[in-house]
Amino acid sequence: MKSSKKNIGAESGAKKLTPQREAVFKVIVDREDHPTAGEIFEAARQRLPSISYATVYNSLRYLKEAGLVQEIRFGDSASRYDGITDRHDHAICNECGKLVDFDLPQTAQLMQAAARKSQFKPESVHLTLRGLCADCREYQ
Amino acid sequence: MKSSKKNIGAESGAKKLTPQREAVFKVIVDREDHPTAGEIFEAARQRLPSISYATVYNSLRYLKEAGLVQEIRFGDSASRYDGITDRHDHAICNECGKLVDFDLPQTAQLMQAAARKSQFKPESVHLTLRGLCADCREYQ
DNA sequence: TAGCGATTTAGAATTAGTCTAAATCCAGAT
DNA sequence: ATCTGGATTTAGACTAATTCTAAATCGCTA
Repeated sequence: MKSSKKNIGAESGAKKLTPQREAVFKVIVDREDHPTAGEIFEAARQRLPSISYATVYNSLRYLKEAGLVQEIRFGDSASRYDGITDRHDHAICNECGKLVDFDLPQTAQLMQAAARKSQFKPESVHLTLRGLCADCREYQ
Repeated sequence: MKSSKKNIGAESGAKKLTPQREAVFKVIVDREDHPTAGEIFEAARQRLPSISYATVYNSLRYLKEAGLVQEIRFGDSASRYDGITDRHDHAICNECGKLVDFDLPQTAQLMQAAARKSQFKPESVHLTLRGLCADCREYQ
């Protein structure tokens, strides 16, 4: 149950994914929006009609643990998944909920300071900007 | 539905809350942890035995919109509520899930830069640190 | 005090996600 | 080629969180 497969995202076995995990992964990477598990299920079904919901969740857990995707969760109901695994930040539109990636390198530099303030041993930092996306600000 | 009550957290009508909303608000403010809706329901019930779950959720929505509390949502299942309404940041323990408040003023200064990168009209920024809390790092 | 909008209530409904147990798959041993 | 055990997949039941609904109640203001 603890598993010993650490060689997933590494140089060697990048092709060891099962067809289901592969399909789930492809769905996430192929779209620049950040699909929910439900959306991933629908899309994966296109390629692999027999795939089940449970398998999507199993695959997502697996891919997350393998560091191939990232789970993002904000005020809305469902988690979203992001295929960009480099450190980056997110902007969420308060009007339409759109989620946009961006990278503000300064964020990473705040990690030590944040660790000091919080007394945590730091592992990652993430900045969230809330506001109005380009589309929504037009109509304000 | 859009409502025009902007005078809630302001100087004037800080006492306009209904008993239920008051109770929910007090629960959140009186504890320094970040209770879930379920925990708030249990605690509010102590003061107001007839309060219902739906009212807790209604009150939470109301208080959020009034700017009196903040909803926080991370990888776990349930949303948590925070009575500190000044801008601040959060650290979450990857081991035990503990949630700690801190303020890194530099974060606020990144808002314009983040807005530029994301093309958003900015409204708020928030930094999330993940790592190990003081308790958990002892056992690593 | 009658009427009206806002609020509260209980419980049903919905949604996201997890669990379970049986079926299937696959790699290595025979 | 066949057997076997572990990992994976599947359908569907289950759980937990949250929202919805419709009736009851509250608190004004006319």
